[in-house]
Amino acid sequence: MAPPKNPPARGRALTRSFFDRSVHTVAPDLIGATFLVDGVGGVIVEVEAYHHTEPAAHSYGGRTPRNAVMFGPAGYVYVYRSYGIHWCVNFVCEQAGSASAVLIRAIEPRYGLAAMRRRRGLAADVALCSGPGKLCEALAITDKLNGAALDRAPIRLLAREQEPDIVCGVRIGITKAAELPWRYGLKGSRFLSKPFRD
DNA sequence: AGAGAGATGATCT
DNA sequence: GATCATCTCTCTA
Repeated sequence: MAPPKNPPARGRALTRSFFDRSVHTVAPDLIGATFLVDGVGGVIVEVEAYHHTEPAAHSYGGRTPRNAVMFGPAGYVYVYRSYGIHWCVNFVCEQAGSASAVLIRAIEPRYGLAAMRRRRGLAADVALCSGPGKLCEALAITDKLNGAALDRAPIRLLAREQEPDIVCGVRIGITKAAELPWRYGLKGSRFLSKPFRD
């Protein structure tokens, strides 16, 4: 028997103007949105905000070849290599030059589950996209996607259709400015990279 | 459940 | 030469 087909992703596509706002507004607004690359992906359940005025941001020290996309206009993807092994994906926010971005940290897998399981070498759906490096592997995101527009193929980004319950906490996995409460998550989600502490 | 270590490479000092 | 917005494995409990 054939595996069940995924239902089509629904929702209004987010335009670039969605991202042309404060990173602290965009970050929580992304919780519940659907993020797909070549039709594979799911619902964003965890993000973190980064801004160049704060030392954990890659843009903190000014523009370099690596972070150049962060200094461009909002609505584009910034991809970087993490620990020499993983890729991590960000959405650039605010006006060009503000060098702020939202790190996508976890997704609830919904579309293209077979592809994600194959790429991750895993059967447990709960661990497919529960971390920034994991979700890039599951969605096949590499530096080839660096600078890609969020409103064009192969990316699809669909607005949430219901207002989610959002939790907030300190950012994790960083050593600088680790006390800033700029991590946002979908309350009660099983697909987070780590639970939120209250 | 939590701690520790190794993998692995671009970027920065 | 050290750092790093990570992941997976192994060890101890």
